[in-house]
Amino acid sequence: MIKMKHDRVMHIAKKRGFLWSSFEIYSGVAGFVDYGPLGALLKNKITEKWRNYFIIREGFYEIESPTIMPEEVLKASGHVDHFADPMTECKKCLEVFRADHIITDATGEDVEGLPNEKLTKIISTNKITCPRCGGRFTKVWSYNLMFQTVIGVKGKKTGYMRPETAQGIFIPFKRLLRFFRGKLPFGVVQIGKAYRNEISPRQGVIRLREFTQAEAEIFVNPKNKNHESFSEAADEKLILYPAEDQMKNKEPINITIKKAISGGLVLSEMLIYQLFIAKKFLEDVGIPEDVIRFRQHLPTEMAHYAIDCWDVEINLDKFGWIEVIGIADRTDFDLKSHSEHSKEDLRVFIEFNSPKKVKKLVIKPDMKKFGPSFKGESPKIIKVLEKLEVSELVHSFETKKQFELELEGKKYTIPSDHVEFEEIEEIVRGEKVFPHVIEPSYGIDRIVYSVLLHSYMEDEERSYFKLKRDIAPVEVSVFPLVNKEDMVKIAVQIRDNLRKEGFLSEYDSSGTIGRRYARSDEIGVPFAVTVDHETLEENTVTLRNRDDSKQVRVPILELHNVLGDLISFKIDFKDIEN
RNA sequence: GCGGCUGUAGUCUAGUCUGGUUAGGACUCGGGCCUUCCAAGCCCGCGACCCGGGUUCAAAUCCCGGCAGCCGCACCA
Repeated sequence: MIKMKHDRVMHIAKKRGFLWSSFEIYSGVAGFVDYGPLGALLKNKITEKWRNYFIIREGFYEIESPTIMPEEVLKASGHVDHFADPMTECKKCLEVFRADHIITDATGEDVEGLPNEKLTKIISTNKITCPRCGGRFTKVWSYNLMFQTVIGVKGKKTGYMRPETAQGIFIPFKRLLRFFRGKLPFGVVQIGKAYRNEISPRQGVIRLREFTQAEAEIFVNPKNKNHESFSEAADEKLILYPAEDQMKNKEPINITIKKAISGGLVLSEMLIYQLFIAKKFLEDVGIPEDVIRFRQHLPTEMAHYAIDCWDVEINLDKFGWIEVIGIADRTDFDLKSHSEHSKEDLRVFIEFNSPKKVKKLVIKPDMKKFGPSFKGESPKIIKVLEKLEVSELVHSFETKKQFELELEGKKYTIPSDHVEFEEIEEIVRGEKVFPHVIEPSYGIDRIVYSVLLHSYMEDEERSYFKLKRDIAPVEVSVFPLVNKEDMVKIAVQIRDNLRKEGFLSEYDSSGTIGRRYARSDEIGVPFAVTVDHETLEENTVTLRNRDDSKQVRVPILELHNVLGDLISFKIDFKDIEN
């Protein structure tokens, strides 16, 4: 029965142009979908709303970066080495297994992260055989989930289709930091395609090989993860499912954000604020509150870069609780790694609230002795000495009475009487640190599917998508009650006028009026205008509300104002019922 | 990636076992008639054997391979 809903929704989605499987005439390829005309409209309206949340309301800025990335980027991010699974195949029954799982199952040892050669060796020395048929295993190979390509005519440079949009934000970090004038926190978003060559994607739009992500990377001070608008979120209730409770097989808990933070369930205000935004957003696109929950990653499933991670899950009856948004504290993993690989300083200078006075030992060269001893090379040597660790110098001068220095291939020996040490007081105004990154990552395709599934309504008489009226693809249908020339003429004219006023409006005269309402409902058009006999007399039309089939009369001249107020939620339909 | 089952108009399906005229029906869709508000009725029309190879005088039908879907296993940083 539950499965029926999915099937009915997908049936209509296919029939009416929301979702199609791609490359159909060539029998299709698993893991790819086309958004049909209505699907594309719906998806755009949902991403537009997302932009409204993150760009307008949160004050983040959007960027757009390439979907193809050079190998270096993904080497630094860890994807080349870690976005892969070690696989092995049974030579006898040809079954394919995760090599590390096979070993863990057989020996109880945790071998995650070991190189393939090691794994191969462990399998052979432990004489591990296929748990299914007892056959022997092939050597271990990596299956990397990234699509590989080559860049340039000669194909010398390896490239990959990006597995997440996030990296495109980390790379220009220095430019972004300058754009935001050097101050934390700030947020940058990107909406775009990401690619993962899944082994066998089978759950339709739930697991795609090419999918749309909307991600925000919020760069925060690692020492201050409080959120300035926390009080706005504090009293909202969330259904949380902490890792500990999952392991103890307990039920999720319904708890206020304030209590979740004070109880230490969620790592920081910055992080939980994103859970709050996620909930608001999902409700705003029409997902009911009771099918949204927040599940913390178990320590074993947490990605290598994260210290706390929560999946926002929606109950999609056929598939169960499915992650549609992942919200992680990625710490400084990415920036640090890109900093090391690129040799660029990706740290931020954070000023202390008040300057600190720091007592510090410094080296004071005695120029009267340096000059005669080292002549013109003195400044160079002193510069190097000043950069070295003071304690190291002190140690050397105290024990050996001298310090040996190699500089540009030459050796210098500095006697201890050439230097003195002095304790000075220095004023330090701040420090350079790698920001931490709070990352909400939205799977737009899964959200579009969730919206369709959870807005689908069915009774004996009709089926319709109860889409929120500001995300419905078609906003208003216009019909003549019957196909009489005068009514048809007025109806077409009303449709055209509504289009000029900016409404996505469709005209339909085929079949009976009932059939046309049904067609319009089926794709979730929130309002229908009907030109009838009274229209000819008094220039009014009926305006029909999709959700309850109720109708009111509206003067043609006021139609666009009324529709505008309805669609922007300034008024509700019941406000204009008599 | 492995195994089982399956693949006929937009959708559901008959025909496949037992090869043989123009692949039949229903719904949908388009055009028309009718119609004073919720998938009515009547007429007309569009529209299909997943792809490739083989067997055969002849293949939707039998055989092989591929692709896709469903289920199970595996996988899902």
